[in-house]
Amino acid sequence: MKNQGPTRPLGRPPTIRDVAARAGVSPATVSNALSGLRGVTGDRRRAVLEAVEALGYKSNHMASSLRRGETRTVGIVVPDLGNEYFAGLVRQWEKIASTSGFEMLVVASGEDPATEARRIESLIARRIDGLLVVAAGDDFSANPAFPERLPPTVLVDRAFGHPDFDTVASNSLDAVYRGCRHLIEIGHREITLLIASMNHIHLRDRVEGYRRAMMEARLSARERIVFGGGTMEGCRSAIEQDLRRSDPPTAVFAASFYATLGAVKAINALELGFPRNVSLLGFEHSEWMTAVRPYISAVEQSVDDLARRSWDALRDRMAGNASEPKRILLDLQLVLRESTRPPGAASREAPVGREVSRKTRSDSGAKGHGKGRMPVAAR
Amino acid sequence: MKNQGPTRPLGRPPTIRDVAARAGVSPATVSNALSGLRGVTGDRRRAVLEAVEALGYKSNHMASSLRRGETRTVGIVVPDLGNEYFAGLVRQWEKIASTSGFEMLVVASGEDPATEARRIESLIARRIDGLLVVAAGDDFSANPAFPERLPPTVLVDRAFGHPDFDTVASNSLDAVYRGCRHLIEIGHREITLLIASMNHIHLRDRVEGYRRAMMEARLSARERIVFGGGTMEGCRSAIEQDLRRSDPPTAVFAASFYATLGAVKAINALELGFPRNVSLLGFEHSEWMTAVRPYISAVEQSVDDLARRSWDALRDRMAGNASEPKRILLDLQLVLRESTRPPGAASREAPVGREVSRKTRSDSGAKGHGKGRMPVAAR
DNA sequence: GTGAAAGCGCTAACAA
DNA sequence: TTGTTAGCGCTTTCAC
Repeated sequence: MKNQGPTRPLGRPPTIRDVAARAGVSPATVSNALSGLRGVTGDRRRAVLEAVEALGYKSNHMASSLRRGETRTVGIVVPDLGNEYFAGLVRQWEKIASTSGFEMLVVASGEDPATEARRIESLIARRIDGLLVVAAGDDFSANPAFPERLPPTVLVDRAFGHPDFDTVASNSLDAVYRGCRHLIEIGHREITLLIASMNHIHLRDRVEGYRRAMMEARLSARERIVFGGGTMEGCRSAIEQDLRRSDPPTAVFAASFYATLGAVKAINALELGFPRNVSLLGFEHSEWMTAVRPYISAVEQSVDDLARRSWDALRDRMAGNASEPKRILLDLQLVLRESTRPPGAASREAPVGREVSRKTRSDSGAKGHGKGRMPVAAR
Repeated sequence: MKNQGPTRPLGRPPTIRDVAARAGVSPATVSNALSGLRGVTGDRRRAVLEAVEALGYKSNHMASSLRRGETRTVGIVVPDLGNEYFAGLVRQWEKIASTSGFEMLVVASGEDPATEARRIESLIARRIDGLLVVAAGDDFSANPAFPERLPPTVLVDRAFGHPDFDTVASNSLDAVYRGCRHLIEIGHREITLLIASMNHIHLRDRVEGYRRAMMEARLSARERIVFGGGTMEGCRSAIEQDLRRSDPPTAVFAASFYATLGAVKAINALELGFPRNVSLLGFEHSEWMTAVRPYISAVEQSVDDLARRSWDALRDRMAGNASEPKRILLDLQLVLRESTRPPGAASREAPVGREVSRKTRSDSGAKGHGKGRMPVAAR
């Protein structure tokens, strides 16, 4: 069907040719006038703008992308979009994207590497310019079904130190080390670490942080590590068992968000005087932690920083920077609230409503895991 | 630059022409073989598949979209991606999309209609096939800067009953009515409704549900409505004031998620015996509500249903269904846990750990707001 | 059943 | 500065 007339049947959006026809110029001139890449002089320019306005012309981004070979779209891959932490990341990325003229195609992997590979394949078919991913596993890209060619990609929060990609994560080894040390300093000796598993670098690092602190305090013999899996319920039942032992811990360090929630649930269900009989140090921030009593002390990650730094790294890659994979490790904060107290019934009351925040720093606690070393990481 | 050779410089992804050349057929045949729309016979078919495999050919979805005039992409617009409730919706939508061969372009409006309009404009430029939006205001599309032509669009959770679009939402008028009636039935007379504002239909409906229940119990004179705005902090301080009055309420009905969180925070901060001195009925579900004591009674929306029904409505529209705008109103559940008790110190203990769930139904309580009537709605 | 050719809407070369 | 032309990679007539 030919469609060259100056007027266009209603219902079909106007194209650049329609604008050109109405303004009495060539399509190229319209393109140039609108993009501003090449100057178009006064009168013509005005004519173009007028035609655009009159016709309600909107450039077809897809056609433009096809021609230019770039989409100004980034792919976002996270394990679970409902998870508060990942949702926070996505929120921040969206803010940055929207102010940078990018859109985001977002998908979830469900923590499954095969699904992850399939979803990424689908994003690649759409010719995204870049990829931001919270990987389902440390061996991201090792999957046999994995796409052979990826666009510029940054791995966030997980799989820190992957040899093929820029990775940005939080220094949770150090954070756990410092959190644990704090518990020891206020007098705890029986400290249980509650963690999902040892299946990821970032989890192993947390365990390592705990071990280091215990070892330095000559408490290695009293290490108690409880694995609860990736769900809140798993963590709850696992820690409940530990709390029911004849020699229960005086403090629980919950080393993930779900571990924190599970521990709170277990402690409440057992109606343990909390924090009187058991202290709790949690992980990550959520609004309920400062709404219910006792307010939860926790190690907090800065989602904003993570989002910002990973975006910047991706922008550099998309701009063609071809340097070695970078590793960006971010500091965490240890925020002391009400759920951590010295052990024993005679607890001196701590001030309520005042938060004590300690910045954990890579160089001030556990030694030897600055930027250049591996593996050290993340959530 | 000509590029007709049978081998292709590494680094540039193979095109359909490369596959055609290698298989000794035409591009059209490759297209047909892969899409399966038109039959391609045995040998050729095998040759094509072999070439695809050998070259690692992946169809360029963008080029295909441009040609076919459809993108198999839907736009998702929510006020805030970090909000648990919206994040849950997005999560569900992503699951459905991924199993339906769609991808999602997701953006946030920040509750601002102008931003919303701009972001939608940008999605339209990318030629999305459909739009799922949790609108920033009831007058969605009334904004002067609003795109004149939208793809098939479904309004979710907000702006129920909009005349121009399919809308799907939860029947929160009825839910609040029933929740309030429950509080009255167990003996409360001083019931404060804590709500963001009256600026949206769904909020006004909640107020209406409350008023109806109070009126039917001849308690209209005791109506207490506290506005806390859209933030947790606003709700906290607003309800704190109310709780500090010389005649504090015996029950608080928090009619949104942030109101619930704010109320919990206020009650805890004031160290009111809770639920002994004041009952709390909340809104929406979040995991902490069943982790901390007392477990929070709440009106819960089924995010899954909302996602599923809205997706189905959109699918119908995208398929070309041109019927009148539909209105889909979903039932909510009233889940009774520990935070709601009869007033007065002599509280009989309710069973712990057992949830009593009541399905609220449009026809079993407040009258006259079934599907056909307006305005009745939503979150 | 298969191929040649046109064209989706845009922009980059090249010419004028 | 501006217009003409040639595609980006794909699918779809339309002949054969």
